[in-house]
Amino acid sequence: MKNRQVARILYEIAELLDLEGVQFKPRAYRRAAQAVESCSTAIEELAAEGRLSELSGVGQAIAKKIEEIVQTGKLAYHEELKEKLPVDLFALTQVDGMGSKTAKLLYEELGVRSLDDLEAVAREGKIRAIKGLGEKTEDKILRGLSEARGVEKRELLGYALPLARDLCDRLMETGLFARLEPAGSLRRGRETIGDLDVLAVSAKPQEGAQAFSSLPGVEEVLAQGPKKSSVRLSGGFQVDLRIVPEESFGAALQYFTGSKSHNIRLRERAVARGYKLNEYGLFDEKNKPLAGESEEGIYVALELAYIPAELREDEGEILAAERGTLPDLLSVQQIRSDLHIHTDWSDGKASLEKMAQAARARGLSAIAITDHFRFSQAIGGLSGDDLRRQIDEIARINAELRELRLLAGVEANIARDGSIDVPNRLLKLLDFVIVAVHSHFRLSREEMTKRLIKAVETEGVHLLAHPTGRKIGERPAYEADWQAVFDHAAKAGTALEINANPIRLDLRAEHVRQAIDAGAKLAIGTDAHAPEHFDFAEFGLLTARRGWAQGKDVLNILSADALLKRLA
DNA sequence: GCCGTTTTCGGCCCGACTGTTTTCAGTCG
Repeated sequence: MKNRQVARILYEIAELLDLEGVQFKPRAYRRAAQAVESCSTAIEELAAEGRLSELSGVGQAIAKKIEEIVQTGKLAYHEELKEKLPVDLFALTQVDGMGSKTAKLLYEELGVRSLDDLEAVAREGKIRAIKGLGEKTEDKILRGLSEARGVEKRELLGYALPLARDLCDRLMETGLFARLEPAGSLRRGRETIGDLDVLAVSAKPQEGAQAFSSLPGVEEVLAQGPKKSSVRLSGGFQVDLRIVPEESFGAALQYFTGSKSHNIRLRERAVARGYKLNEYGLFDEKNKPLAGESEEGIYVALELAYIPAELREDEGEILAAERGTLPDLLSVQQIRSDLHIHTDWSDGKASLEKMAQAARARGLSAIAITDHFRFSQAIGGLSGDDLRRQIDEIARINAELRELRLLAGVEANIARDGSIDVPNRLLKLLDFVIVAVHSHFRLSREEMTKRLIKAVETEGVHLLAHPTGRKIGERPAYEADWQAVFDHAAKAGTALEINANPIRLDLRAEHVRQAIDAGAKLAIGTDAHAPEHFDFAEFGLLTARRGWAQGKDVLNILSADALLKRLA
């Protein structure tokens, strides 16, 4: 039973209760569903350990229901509710424009129970005949069907961020906008983005909206108004443009950056003070504006320290802001090194010199050259002799360079038993030793935990790269007791990587926070295989920040000299 | 049904756009 399946049942209960006109419970079930869905631990594990109510939004009653789902695969309460409306409500409400009310109406009038039923009645033109619905609704449903059938529609941060910047550049060139800023989950640095929210100030909102709808790549205009427009790009990615008054920009940026649960907390806080908070500002009882031009002003007026966007997930940041205990997050200016680089000595695309040039152009003061060792001979892993020659070559280049220092390193393979494939006498010659898992991904939890602990405790090892092995949308993290791995890494002084490749982002934010709490150090590495991959560093930084990382937690803030001293 | 340095009881976020209507319900974020 996967987290998403459990969440699905909880979401459906929320919809069913909504239909019955039940107050407040739907919100409780939705919150619980979100918590289950976004929890990085397997729900069965939490259930087995009796830790379900640790999830915010899950109390006694829902915890019990989740246990029932995990144990029996279903939930009596859910089945009971469904008797009155025996339809696949979750799937039906995935169709754009279809909510639970429409689903109920279509079931009662036409007996629609599934997406297939829905498609059939829409094609036969039966929907437009129902009172309250019409031709446009029918068309919209037909268009929304294929999208709803598609699985996850989220895009990688590494795709969405450049796209957002390009889009804003194009809009700026029209001269119709005074300000443009991406908000939403993109601004919070989430690893995947559902849709893109762009915030704008424009003296000519109508024309601005028109320009937005006419951007190249726009396939369908979903809505177009002076305040809100919505388009779908070819490829299915949805972009929303919100045009707001200048004096409300801060409030709007706050509002549309989210997250939803962070905003709900904030608005509750406003209400508790007799205020009202919306995307136009913070207002008192008499509707007098208290803040709105800047985000900072809103937080200050609510007696909170400013909360950086990456922390706005309702994971304790509001309490920390109230107490003045927010972390001093790692900043881009603090990053001085990239600690995971490949060259054409193994499977990289560029030479040592090319990679060094690219690093220098980005202002880095140190990079670790970490080509694969011989385990990966299929992809050009180095032999012992290769590695010795590369060490000499690096020394030669270092002698010529001034601003940049190359660390001689390697990416060793962790065998099934936790041993590594680089002999000890070679390790001693190196500045920086990375170890990583490249095979045998599916060991038992116990075996994998033992394997990783043995690797991080190996003498001469500095970093465990892409520790959990997950690839977004491709494969989940290995089964392992991460707390134990992080604890042992901390004790052994072996750092844990935040691999910045957008498909990895491994450690992920939740694990970053857990690793820091365990006392482990972190290192951001782009795993660059070509010069342009140095740009991935931004995604690693965002992930570190989402994991509440401060400068002191990461090796990358050290100068080359300080880093070498520390590693030795 | 959840939650708490206002509360273990009594609260629980807010506005824009669309479509089908003649003033608003449904949906979305």
